[in-house]
Amino acid sequence: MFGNNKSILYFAITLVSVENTITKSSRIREKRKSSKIVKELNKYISVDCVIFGFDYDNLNVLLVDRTLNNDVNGEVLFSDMTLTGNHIYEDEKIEDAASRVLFDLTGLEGIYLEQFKTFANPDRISKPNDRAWLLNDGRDPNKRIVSIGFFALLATQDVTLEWKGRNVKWVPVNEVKELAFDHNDILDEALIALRNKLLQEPIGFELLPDKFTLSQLQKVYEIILGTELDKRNFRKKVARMKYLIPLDEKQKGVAHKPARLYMFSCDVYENTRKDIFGFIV
Amino acid sequence: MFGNNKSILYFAITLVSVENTITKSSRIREKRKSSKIVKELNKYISVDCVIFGFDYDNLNVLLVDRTLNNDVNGEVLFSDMTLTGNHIYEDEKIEDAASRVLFDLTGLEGIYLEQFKTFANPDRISKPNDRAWLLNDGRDPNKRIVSIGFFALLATQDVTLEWKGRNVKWVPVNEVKELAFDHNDILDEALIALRNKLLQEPIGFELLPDKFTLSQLQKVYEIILGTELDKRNFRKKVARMKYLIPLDEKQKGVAHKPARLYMFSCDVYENTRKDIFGFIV
DNA sequence: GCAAAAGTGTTCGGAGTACACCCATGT
DNA sequence: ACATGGGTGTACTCCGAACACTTTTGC
Repeated sequence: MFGNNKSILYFAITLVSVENTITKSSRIREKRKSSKIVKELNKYISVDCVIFGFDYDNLNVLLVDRTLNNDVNGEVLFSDMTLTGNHIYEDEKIEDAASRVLFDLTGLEGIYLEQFKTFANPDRISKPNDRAWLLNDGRDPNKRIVSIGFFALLATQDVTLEWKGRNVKWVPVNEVKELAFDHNDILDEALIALRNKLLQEPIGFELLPDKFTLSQLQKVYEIILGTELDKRNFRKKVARMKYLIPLDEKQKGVAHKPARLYMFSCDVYENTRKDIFGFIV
Repeated sequence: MFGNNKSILYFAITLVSVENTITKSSRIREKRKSSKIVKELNKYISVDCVIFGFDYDNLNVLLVDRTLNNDVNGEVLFSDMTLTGNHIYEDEKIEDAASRVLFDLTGLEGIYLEQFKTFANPDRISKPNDRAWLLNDGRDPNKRIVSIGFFALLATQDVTLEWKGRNVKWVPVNEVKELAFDHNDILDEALIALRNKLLQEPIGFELLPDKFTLSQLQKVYEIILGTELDKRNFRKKVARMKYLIPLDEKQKGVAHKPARLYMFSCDVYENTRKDIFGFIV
């Protein structure tokens, strides 16, 4: 852009031997209950996590059933869905709170997580269902609740869900109906942030298993950006990204020519990224 | 990027006649005190505004003197600086609170303002000076304070400062010393957000008067991105941006060939931008 | 053998980059 | 007259865009 010397948007590449690279931090797959000591919860600050999961066909978001029953006769007053979120402990960092929500749901740590926007307008809890829900939960629906929005990226298949007995499920983002509170707004903003981030940094692989094929990666870009990409051009571009490392390993059990697997090298990426930043600043 | 059809990062241009364009909303220069009715302030939610001002030589940030005196003998306990910020009224939207801070300081409305990150970790008010300051102000330094960070862009020359008798001043961003609370972190993050935004959307002109020269605009990019740009290449690029409209007007009173003035057409920009978004989504 | 996705090369246009001189004004 | 910043064109390279056929596997 605008350039003298090297373009700022382009990535200078230095070669790093493949043996010295490290993939993204391996995830803890074993599940255990959150071992947090019970401390005071702040009822008016919450983190909301927009958890995106990709299943090779759709971009999904993780939603939680919210059903309010009549105390007396158990009649269902309403039933809808919310994003995943929770309140924070008084001495907890907000990033830790977001990681905790994610861990409680999925048993995974080291997931890509990014703060994208905060929602704190007074009218975000004005709908009758939301007010009833808060009252039932012992909260004051007239008090402002600050929600700090994070989005997380993971491969749907890496996860089996559980969350405190509540029903959670994956919903394709374009099939999401009306959600609780202002969660539709939060989801929309998360999608915008995700798109912008995807155009700026290579985070697409975060939605895939550690080893993935180029077609899978291409599909990530196509679905999030809502466009179709040319296979040959895409692969030429990937060839320039030295941090996407081809493995001597192929897909198995597919009814067609098996594709080569690739992995992302965080190490190579960080090294090459430093060069640009040193140049800009 | 990755392309089939048209590149997503490039701006499709449609021609719009200059007569139909509107510049950015004209700013109210007349000063008046904020006419807000006094309502309850929420002492634990604040907006912090990183107000950037450009003066053709430096990118500056607006800082406020913070001096704590001993109640008894008036001795100065410490003196440092903070970003501009304030608490929010219970029924106020956060964007409105940020606009209000900006208006109280500068008397300007319609300024470019963007939420960029929220700071809410419990250790952000751990420094002794900060704790003393909060105590003196009747607040509990052990309670978490959520600060929603905004940054604002304006031309230093468009503003004469006043803020409730407190001393405010412009400081070049690379001469900022240690600030109160975690305001150095907030400033750093604001700079990163500003850089990213500048690479993504044409907001450079927000740091300039309504009518500006191309050299001034170039300097905005050079200083914020920390790089040098070639004059001819920059001008070729600008020629492609149809929303930067050359005027039949020149600089006056300069001791060299007077430069042509340009303005930004928000109208043209929005129209051309729709084309791309319609294409992506 | 057939269905299904993997994999591969070339041409064209446009943008990024590097580079040097004359012009209009105020003092 | 001179100092100061304004304003302009060309050549090269690289990337983005468009486009079609062969290969390998499972069934």
